Amino acid sequence: MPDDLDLRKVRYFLAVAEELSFVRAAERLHIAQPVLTRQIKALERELGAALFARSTRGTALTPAGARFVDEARTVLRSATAAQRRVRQAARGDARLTIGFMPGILPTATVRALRERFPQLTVEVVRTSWDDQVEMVLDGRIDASFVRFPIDPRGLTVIPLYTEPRVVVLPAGHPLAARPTVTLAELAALELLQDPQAVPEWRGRVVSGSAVRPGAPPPPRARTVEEKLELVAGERGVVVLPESTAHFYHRPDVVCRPVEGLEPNQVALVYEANRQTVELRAMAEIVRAG
Amino acid sequence: MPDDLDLRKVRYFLAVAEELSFVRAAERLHIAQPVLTRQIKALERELGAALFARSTRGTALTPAGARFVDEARTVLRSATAAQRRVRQAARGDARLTIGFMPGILPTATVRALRERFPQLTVEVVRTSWDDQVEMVLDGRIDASFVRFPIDPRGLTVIPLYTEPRVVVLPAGHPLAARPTVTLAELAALELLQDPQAVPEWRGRVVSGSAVRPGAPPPPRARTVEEKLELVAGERGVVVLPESTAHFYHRPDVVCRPVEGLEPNQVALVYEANRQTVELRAMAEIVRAG
DNA sequence: CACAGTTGATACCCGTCGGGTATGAGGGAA
DNA sequence: TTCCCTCATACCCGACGGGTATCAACTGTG
Repeated sequence: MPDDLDLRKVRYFLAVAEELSFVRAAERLHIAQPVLTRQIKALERELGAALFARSTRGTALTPAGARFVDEARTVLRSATAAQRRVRQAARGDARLTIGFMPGILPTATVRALRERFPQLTVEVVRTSWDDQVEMVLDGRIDASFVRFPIDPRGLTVIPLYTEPRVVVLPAGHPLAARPTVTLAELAALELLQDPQAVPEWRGRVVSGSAVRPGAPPPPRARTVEEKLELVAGERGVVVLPESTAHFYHRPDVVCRPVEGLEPNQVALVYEANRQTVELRAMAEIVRAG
Repeated sequence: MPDDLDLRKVRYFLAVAEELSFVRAAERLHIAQPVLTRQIKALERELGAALFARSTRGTALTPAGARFVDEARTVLRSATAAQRRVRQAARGDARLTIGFMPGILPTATVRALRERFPQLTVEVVRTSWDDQVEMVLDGRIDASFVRFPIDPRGLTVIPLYTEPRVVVLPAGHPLAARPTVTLAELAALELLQDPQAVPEWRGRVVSGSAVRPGAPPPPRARTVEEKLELVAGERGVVVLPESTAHFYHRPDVVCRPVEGLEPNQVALVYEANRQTVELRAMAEIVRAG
């Protein structure tokens, strides 16, 4: 049964699904638009399903196409992870790459692993909230110390500990004079990070932005350094776990505890499918320690 | 970066890895052997890794190749699951297929699902111990009521309940006269099923078969009907969960409780990645019910 | 209302590559 | 040695992914 899915076509499909335009998707893929049209038609024929509803004014996903988006992402991730891992295995060196979010210190775990497997090369990679899970899924890292909330798709999650979160304010801000602040007092301020990372904020943000309908969206910062820079520039505030906020210190911002903010959960995640001795040992070490 | 993994080559790789022979793999794939040689070489070049150690007397896996076997299986499963699901979604009918092992009655769950989603087509598929997890992984079924022990690779597992297990004996067997038996008393009998399904047996079986080194391996039965047929033919015994054993009744076999046998765990598993409303609702129903 | 500028679809050409057959090189077993 | 069995190489052909040129249809605007 030679009905293997063609990953090239799947990748093309995802580009069209994301751009909702054959023309834009084609230039993003650096191929000509007619090629893309033909490849997508072939994919639809192979799958026996219409994926896009075309019109002369643009393209939309069919229900089947919408369904295929998630599947396609999963398949491509799985494939790239397989490539990465076998390349790594081929280099012959036993290697374990561990991701960690700022403020989390995997030092003890790394040391224990190196003692137990002297020939194992242990690497550490700093992640960000956006990619802390993604990097495990596509094989760039083997395990990751993450901060909630996460989407644990297909991953094993070992909760470790929680820690309080604080708000980072510009040093000159009126609230900075207070020893502690409440969520309500922060309602009028811009949140300079993904709202999903601070679910408690969400209600505030929506009602707050309704006050100023024409206001431009607040800038988004990916790394902690960027967030602090924006805060120092008085563009708004961010919420960070205590250890993260205290790890970086600059004189023009201050941290204050916030009443009513849930503590942040730290966990170890790794792919449930994978069962190397090193990974199992690491789970053991972390669970015990 | 046009370095998409070619699933055809991956499938070829798996065939060679399983046959450990280019010639046999080629005929299993219904292609000529030189084609296979070329495709595998291409795959190795793309991955930058030698997967096989060839000799004029056969083929062996390199360490990298051995590593790639698992990855390859995962990728192919992911791909076929994606195809199956999008085809199903394209048929337009909302459909949920539920697997169940013999003796487990998903009736209540199915009824609750049908009430909550009147337009949803709920199908049920009887599984066997070999494929109860595999069928979820490759998308043939959406969720499965399984019996432990299982290998929960990447799946969400919701434990439901446990039930005692019994031994099934030929009606004429001396032990059949006893109201209950012990594991030690069964040691001399052949176990007509996968030993992994009865871990407590394992030590017994090894020492037992050491007594008769030249004996042919016992036959393996896949379905309960086959198992009972073999027991009735006095080929050996099987261990079954109580509800399974009582579901089928034939006069020439009897069930007896066994001391020292762990009860069997029943659970619901489904793919952690998938998040359709129907699947979420089902997990909800099962957890509550 | 007509014309410009989108959109995706079609037609055709070319080079790569997956399929085949024929054959070769190496090494174990009789 | 001779035979046979392994995998590798050489060559051919049709399918297919890439390209360009062009078209048909619809939007929006002067």
